[in-house]
Formats: sequence, structure tokens, C-alpha cells
Amino acid sequence: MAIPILLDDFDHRLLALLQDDAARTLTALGEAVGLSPSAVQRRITRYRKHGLLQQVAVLDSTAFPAVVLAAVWVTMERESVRTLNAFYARMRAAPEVQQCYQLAGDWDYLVIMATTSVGAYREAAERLFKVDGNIKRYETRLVFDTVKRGLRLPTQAPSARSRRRG
Amino acid sequence: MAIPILLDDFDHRLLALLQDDAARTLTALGEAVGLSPSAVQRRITRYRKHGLLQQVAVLDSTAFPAVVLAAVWVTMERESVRTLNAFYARMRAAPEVQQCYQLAGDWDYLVIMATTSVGAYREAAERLFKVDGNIKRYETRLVFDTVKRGLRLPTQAPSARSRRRG
DNA sequence: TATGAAATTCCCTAAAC
DNA sequence: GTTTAGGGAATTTCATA
Repeated sequence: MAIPILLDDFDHRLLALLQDDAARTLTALGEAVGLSPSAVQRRITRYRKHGLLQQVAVLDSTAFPAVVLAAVWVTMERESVRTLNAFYARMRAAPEVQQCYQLAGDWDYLVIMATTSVGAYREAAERLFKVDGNIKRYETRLVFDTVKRGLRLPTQAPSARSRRRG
Repeated sequence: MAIPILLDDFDHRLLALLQDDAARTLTALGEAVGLSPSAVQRRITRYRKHGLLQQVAVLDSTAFPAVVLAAVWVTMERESVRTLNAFYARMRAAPEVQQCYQLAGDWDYLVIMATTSVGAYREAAERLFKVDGNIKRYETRLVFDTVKRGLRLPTQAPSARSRRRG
């Protein structure tokens, strides 16, 4: 889907910085990687045009004591293209669904949910995971504590990073 | 930890907008919620000072075909304060660990990992989840497909939103 | 105490090189 | 890739309800 984009060392370092803090100025980014602000800007524009990067605000979940997080494992009864597409559409459309991954193994999907109460979670789960011809079984595990939360991706192997440093 | 912060309707709407796209200008945000750019800026500054919000870049994981995502369930042998703190510190320090949640039920923790190869995942898992006096058991499920990915939190009940609209 | 408007500063953007 | 110039946004100040 996305057009392949070739990344050099500057790109990898910029993407790492931006994943930590996207509010930095082009000047600060340029100083960090050894590039002029204009060069940094051109690169970031390129990332955006390729749909590689989007800037979002991440809220501190502990600041919202009412928020209920839950992990749900799901297995499908039989995966016809039609029912699967419907499931995907439901996951993407539902504001309660934060993340949804297809897994290898006995469980087909992992879904991370976020709601404002256990009641709201129950409602959403019954609506989204109703056991019918599509979904065979699902299990809910409420989140007691958030140890770490982020979406950071490594864009190059750790060995390449340390090799370059050493 | 975080100082409680009282949020009004303007705040809820701003936080919703910012969670979708943190690159909007203060003017655009102000027009969307019916506030002057100055007022919007003051509120966002307040969120930042309270540690409520941070701006990050989220990368399109499909644009990095080499990236391997994995979900790991973990159970602890015996949860002494010392070993637990060590585990928490390890999770937070490891760049391969994206998310880590303590769960209700038979599995104690869910860990979402992101590495640049299956080899790198294996290395990281052996290092982070080594079965010893601390960790009893862990199971890995590789992610085949990402249906949805985000960290959006609802800051107020959906009923409150629709009630206000209707 | 929080607002909106105006003035200043700084940054982003798009040229030209 | 850098440097430069211009427009625009963020930030501060100020008057106000």
C-alpha cells in the first residue's frame, strides 16, 4: 500500500527523535542530527507525503482514573472474507477500540479497548464481540495497571545503531 | 501522581481533537471549539504542565516490512516488591517494549513488543522474560496483521457527548 | 480567574543557490 | 545539501468582564 521509501541515517535518527517528542522545532532537530532546519523540513514533509508519520497527542491514562483499559482475545468461527471485512470495519470504526492485532496461535485477535467505565466496556464488548456465526469466543482481561504505554517502532536494527556509535 | 485537573467541555473537545491530530494550529483548534487562539494555547500549556499530554509521531508500521510486532503474556512466580520493581524497570527501559499492562486473571502481564526481526525479538524476549525466580512462564504470539493501532482515550462518557449534541 | 485582541518574537515554508 | 527572505504561527502582554 505505502510506497517504499528509502531511509538514510539522518532519517532514522529524525524518526527516533520525532517518536519521542514531535513538538521539537526544526532547528532543534537539525542541531541534534547535524542538518539545517530546511533539510529537516524537507525530510519531514516527505515522511508526511508518504503517509509514514502522523502527529498525535498521547494522554496520561493515569490522569483519568475513570478510564478502563481492557485486553480481549478473540477467536473466529470461520473466517469468510465477508465476515472478516465486517469485523475489521467494526474494529476500526469503534472509538472504544484502541488497537487490534491478528495473531499467530490459538487466539486469532488481540484487541485493546479503552472506555470510561466497566459498564461502558461491557456494552461495547457485547456489541463488538457478540458471539454469532462470526466470532467463536472471546475473553476479557481488565487492565489493573499500566506499566508502559507507547507505539514506538524501531526503524533500524539495534546492532546497526551501536555499531555506528562505537 | 498527577495532580487532578478539572476539565470542562472545551477541554474535552480540545483533547479529542489533539488526540487525532496534534499538528493543528491554535487558530484551527479555536475555530473548531469556539475559542480564541490565546485561550486554546493557555489550555494546552496547562495540559503540558500537568503532564497530561505529550505530542509524539506515530509511524505507519506497514511502511516497515521488517518490523516484527509480538504480544506476550507473562505470569509471575511470586511477586515480591523487589523483583516486581526490577521487572517494571526492565519493561520501561527496554526500547523493544512498546506497552506493558498488568492484567486481571490467569495471566499477570500483557507486553506488546516491536523489533526489527524475529531474531531480534527472540533475543529481547530471552533477555527480558528469562524464566527464573521472578517469571514463571511466558507465551509469545507474533502479530500477523495490524487492524488498528492507536492510544486514544475517551475523556468523558459517550452518553455525555451525545446528550450535549442532541 | 479566564477571556479576547494586539504586538512581538520565533518558526515554518519556499525560494534561490 | 545550505542560505536567504517572507508569511504565518506561537507566545507574550494588556485590557477586561
